[in-house]
Amino acid sequence: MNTERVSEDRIFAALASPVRREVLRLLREEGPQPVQRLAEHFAMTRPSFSEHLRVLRETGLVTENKVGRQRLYRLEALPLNEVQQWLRPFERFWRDRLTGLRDLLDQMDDES
Amino acid sequence: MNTERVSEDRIFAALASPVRREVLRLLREEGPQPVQRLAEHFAMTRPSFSEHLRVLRETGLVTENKVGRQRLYRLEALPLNEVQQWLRPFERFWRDRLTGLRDLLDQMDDES
DNA sequence: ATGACAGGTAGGAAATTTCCTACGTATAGT
DNA sequence: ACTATACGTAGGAAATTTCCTACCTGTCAT
Repeated sequence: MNTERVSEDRIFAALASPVRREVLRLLREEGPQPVQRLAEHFAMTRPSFSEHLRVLRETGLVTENKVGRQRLYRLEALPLNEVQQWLRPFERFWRDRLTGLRDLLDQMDDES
Repeated sequence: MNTERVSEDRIFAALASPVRREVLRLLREEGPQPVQRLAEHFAMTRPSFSEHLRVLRETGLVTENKVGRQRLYRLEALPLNEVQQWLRPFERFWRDRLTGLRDLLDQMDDES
C-alpha cells in the first residue's frame, strides 16, 4: 500500500480546481470509472482533462488501473485526511461563532 | 452577523496558498493582530502580503477593524464550514482506508 | 495487418497568480 | 504644520495554471 505522504500544499492546490473537486465527487458517488465517462461531465478537450487527472494522480487522490484499453480511475480519499486535520483546530472557532460565543472565546487563551 | 455565502470555489482557492493558510493559523493561535506583526513571518514585501490579506478578506475568512493607525485582523473561521461540509461525504472512504492500514500494521506488529 | 478507439504527452497561447517598486491615504507624535 | 508610521492601491514583470491542437502509444476488432 502506498503510504507516501504528499505535501499539504499540493493537496490544497489540487482541490483548488472545481473540475478536480467534481471528479472526486463523481468517483465517490458513482464508483471507479474510465476517463471517457468522467470526461462527459466537462466542457473541455480530453488532453486538458487528462492534465487534471495527472494532478489528482500525483497527489494520490486517485489511482488508475488499466482494463483493456480503458483506464479505470478510482478515488483514494486518504490524502483528504490531511485537509481534515488542518481544519480541525479551526472547528471550535466557527462552531462557537454559530452559537454566539465569540466574545467568550476572545477572553480565553486557548491551551490545548 | 454576516450570513453572506462566499462560493466554495473562492474559499478553496484562498486556501491553496501556503501563505494564506499560515495567516489563518497565526490568527487562530495568537489571536487578532495588526498587519505588521503578521507580516513578520513572511519573506515578502508588505504590498504583496497585503494582497494575500485582501484575498482572505474577500472570502470572509478574516475581518479587519481599525485601531489607531493599525488594522487588527481577526480570524473568521465560519467559511471553513464549507470546506468541512465538502469533505464530509469522503470521510468514510479514507476512514475505511485508515482502518485497513491500521489492521495491516497490527498484523505486522503481531508477526515481529 | 489495418483501422478504430482510449487515453496519454508535447508544445505553446492565454489567463491567472504572485511578487515587485512606486505612490497614496490616514493617523499619531512633535 | 511637519514628519514618521501603518497599510493600502496601481501598474507591471515573472511564474504558474489552464486549455488548446497535434501527435504518440497501446489495445481491440476485422
